[in-house]
Amino acid sequence: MIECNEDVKASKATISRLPIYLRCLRKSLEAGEENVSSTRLAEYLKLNPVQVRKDLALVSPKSGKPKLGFATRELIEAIEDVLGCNNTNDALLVGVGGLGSTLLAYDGFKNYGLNIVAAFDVNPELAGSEINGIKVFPIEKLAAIAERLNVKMGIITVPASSAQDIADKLVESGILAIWSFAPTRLDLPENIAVKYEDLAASLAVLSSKLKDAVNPSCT
Amino acid sequence: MIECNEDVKASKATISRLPIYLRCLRKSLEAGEENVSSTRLAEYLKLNPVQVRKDLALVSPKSGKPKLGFATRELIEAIEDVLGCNNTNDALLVGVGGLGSTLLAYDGFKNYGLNIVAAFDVNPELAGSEINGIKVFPIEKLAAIAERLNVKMGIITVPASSAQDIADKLVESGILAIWSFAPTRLDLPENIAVKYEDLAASLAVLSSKLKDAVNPSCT
DNA sequence: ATAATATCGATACTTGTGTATCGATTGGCG
DNA sequence: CGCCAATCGATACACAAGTATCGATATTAT
Repeated sequence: MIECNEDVKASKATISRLPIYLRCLRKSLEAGEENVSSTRLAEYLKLNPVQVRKDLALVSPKSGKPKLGFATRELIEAIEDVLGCNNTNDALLVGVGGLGSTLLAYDGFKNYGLNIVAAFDVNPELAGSEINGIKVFPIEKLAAIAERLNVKMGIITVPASSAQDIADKLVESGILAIWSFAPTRLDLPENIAVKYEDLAASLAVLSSKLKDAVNPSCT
Repeated sequence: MIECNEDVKASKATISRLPIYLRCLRKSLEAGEENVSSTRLAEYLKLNPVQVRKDLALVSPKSGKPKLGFATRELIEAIEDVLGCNNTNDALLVGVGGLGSTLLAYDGFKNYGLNIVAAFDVNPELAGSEINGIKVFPIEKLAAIAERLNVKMGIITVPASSAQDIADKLVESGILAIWSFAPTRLDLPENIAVKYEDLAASLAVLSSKLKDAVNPSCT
């Protein structure tokens, strides 16, 4: 029987803050804080305390105690549970270029329940190599391996020009969620979950903030 | 006199879509489409046509023509103008590790008005090297170079443990906007613009979408 | 014991963002 | 020349997200 947390119905905005709370809570616990209040958490993270309280209320099975706050340990487990239960966890990565290699080498994803189990590239020279313990296979083996390992998530780190092609291959191989770092929109079936990592978009937002700061009315 | 587009007051959500439009428009223009309608753009990008129209209305000086849409070329320029005017454009990068190197090597930022002019690292062995034409300096030179080149944006690609330290140094050096890839929140003066690139947050969102797809009620 | 206080959760409100609908305009086509 | 179709912009509506306020409660200190 799969132990699954009761269906938590948190908004996208809330979910995207959970990893932030998680990081902060882990630090707090290390620092010996057995309890932590939403007020304190908000202070650390420069967020609105009410927002934090609402977020936590959605994921925490137990309610916080007045005057004390939440038990740090339990709260960490609760968040891990939400993030962890979500994740089927295993993922494939396609495109072992600069960015792909960097992601493969990054160990931090473990902390959030992601486990990259295999990598692929069109360049046959890369096949057989290994990065951070993750083997690189020729792209032709994608379908076979995806199906054998029953992986549901794919990470795309190929150039924009081949992203659609790779996405199609992933979908054919039974992948249900795609995390794309290619600067292009993908054409995918309805039932496939996608998240675009669009650095240009982030940059645009930052630039506009900078502009407002430097040049409030742009006149 | 600085030619500056009349203060466009677009929402954060709109601004983050501008680069997406820009990419699509450039492609359309290459394909020879001299005009493009919001309807068509929306189709390409799988967005709501009304949303696209509203976004474009905010950035386009001229209004679109019924039956034709917008002049592709003019629209591109208008968006570039909004994104470009924002950008003081030049940036420094601190932390020439895996991710830092990848960003330095990536040429795509030019398309959105970002120009990384120098890189820094604590590792003295890296000093003097060059990636994609960008020189790497020892961290001690940060303040001097930032001030000399009058750079206003800094990119942080160091580990979380040293991110705050680097951020402080950037602020001291006159940096006004920070784009941080370190998984940690920074403690900064009010007037500094920050954008966190939080892969864990993106991952969490994707995971939860996947969960909904696989296991609608999680029971 | 009792009062003070930090914290919680619930409710209500505000703001931001996305969507639907409508009449007006203009180019293409019969 | 006049109709049709596509598109626009404006207005109004709907939903999501963030914020403010308030009474209730448990711990702490007197």
